[in-house]
Parts: sequence; C-alpha cells; structure tokens
Amino acid sequence: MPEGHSVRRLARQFGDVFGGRRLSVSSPQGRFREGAALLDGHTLLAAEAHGKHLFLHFDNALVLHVHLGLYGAWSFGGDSTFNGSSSIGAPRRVGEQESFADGNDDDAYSGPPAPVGAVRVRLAASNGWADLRGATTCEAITLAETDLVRARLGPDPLVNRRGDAGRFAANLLGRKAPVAALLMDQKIIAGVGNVYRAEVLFRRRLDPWLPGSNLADSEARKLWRDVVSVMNDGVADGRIITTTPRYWTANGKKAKPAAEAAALKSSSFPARDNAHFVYKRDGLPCRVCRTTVLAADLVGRRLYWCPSCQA
DNA sequence: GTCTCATGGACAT
DNA sequence: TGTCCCTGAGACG
Repeated sequence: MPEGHSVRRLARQFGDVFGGRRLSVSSPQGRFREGAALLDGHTLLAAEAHGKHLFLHFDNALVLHVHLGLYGAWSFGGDSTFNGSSSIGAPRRVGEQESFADGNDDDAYSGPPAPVGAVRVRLAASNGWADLRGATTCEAITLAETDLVRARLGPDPLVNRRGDAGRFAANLLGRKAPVAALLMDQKIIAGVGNVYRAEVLFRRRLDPWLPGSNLADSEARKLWRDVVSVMNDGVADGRIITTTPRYWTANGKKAKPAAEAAALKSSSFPARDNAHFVYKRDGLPCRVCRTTVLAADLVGRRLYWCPSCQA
C-alpha cells in the first residue's frame, strides 16, 4: 500500500474532506499527545505528498508529517463528504483495492466512534474523522523542518517537475550499486517501493543487478518516464496494476487478441493474481517468455525478476 | 493460541 | 549488514 501513489491519494483525500476546516487533533493512544496539542483547534490549509511522506499544513505554520512505513494506515469516516474516501495503508493484501469508508448519504453524522486499537492520531472536524495507526513517523514540525525532510528526497515521479528526468538519470548514473537497489533509495527517486521497483525493471526489460553507472542516459530517462506513467495509473486506480489487459486472463497465460478484447470489455480491473509481471511470482512462469521467475534478497528486501527477459 | 510475513526506514556497527 | 520499531492478517496446530 504505502508506495508513493497511496500517499498522493491520501493527500488529495485530506484536502477534499478537511481542507479549510478547523480540526480537533488528539492522540487516543497517547504517543503523540504533545504534538497533537500543538495542532489541536487549528485549520488545515493544505495537504501535500512527496514520495511516501505526507505533509498536512495547519494555519499556525506547523505541519503534521506522517510516514506510514510498513504498517501504518489511515482510516476515515463521516458524513456524505466522505463518500468515496478510502482507508489507505496496512492492513494490506497484494493487489487488494482500498476499502471504502461508509459515508452517510443522509448527512446524519453524529461524531466519531470510540477509537479502536492504538490510534496514534485522530483528526476530527464537524463532517468526519481520520485515524492513524502504526506509522513509522508522526510528528508536528515547522516549515523549515519540512524543507529539511524534502531536501533528503529525490525527485517524485508524481510531481514530475521539468528537469526531474535528468536529475533522476544523474542520480542513477553516478552509482555503482545495482539499479534495483538504487530505485529503492528515496534520495535517488522518491515514492518507489518494492512492488514498483520490480515491475518497472521488468517493463523496461532491465537486469536488476546492472550497476546504475552501466545504464545509458537515454535508458535511465525511459525508466523515469515509465515510473511516471505506471505510478500515475496507480493514483487513478487506487492499486498497483502494471500489466496490460492482454495478461488479465484466468490462468495467467498470455491472451490471444480476442481474449484481450474480451478482457477489456468484461472488466476494468485484472484479478489480483494478474496485476503484476514478476512481483511475488517467483517459481511461476514469466508471463512473456515462460521462464521461471526468480527471487533474491537485495539490501534486506525481496527482489523478483525474470532472468531471461531481464538479462 | 502462536508464528510468520508484509508495498520502510532509521540507526548502529 | 544487522537490528529495531510498528500493526494486522493469514497459516498453522
């Protein structure tokens, strides 16, 4: 869940439901009591994301900075303004769609429920609430400290400023580490996690063990463009789908054109098992060449790749 | 019930 | 390179 596309959706959602509203901020669990007191009663001005970092700007020049880490999750609830808002983060299952809050159509919202479990932060306004659990980082910081966090991060494909492709290429090309390790380094590119790194390397048919310095500048720029494309799809879909409809058949075998047309017609989403090319498909045949997909540990994380397509 | 695993990252060594 | 933090779901008995 919490790869960059999820955090981007979160930022948008916070702006939609709480933007311009005065929030009561509390820490039912107690671990964020002091930070919550600094923000309590202030108005949310803006919500933004950079990579996997979420920044909620309040009208007293303080910022709620949240990084979900592996386990963090936000859940939402409230009146009809919360219809379509979704809980984002763990618990997660691969390929699962986000679960949607049960906003009330009749606007009969009567306040947040009693907090369940270890709620680090609860944000509540007159229209609804949001609970944060299990985040790696949750802090109230100044604007200057916000800039310091941003300064540690590489370009964000979901921001994709002019010149970012070149910055990303320069970051990659100067390094001897395997490109698969570099893609997970948030200083090089912000927002890519374990699923996107495996999938985009497959989509570009790049050997994950290739040193960054061995990539051509043009290939690094193509890689950036593919990350931009596939992560923007993730923002739109609310899940990570890197395969195309021709691979959305029941048995995972490559579909014939007629089957592709049928898949396109019958469903806008692939089954969970067909959403990825290589991620968590070790031991299974590659969707393209039928070679067995491999997995290995790389800097403490599981890497998946096709040794034939990505040679 | 217990154990293991998971789409992160900071920090120590 | 290893350790720790953090939470919940699923496998297993």
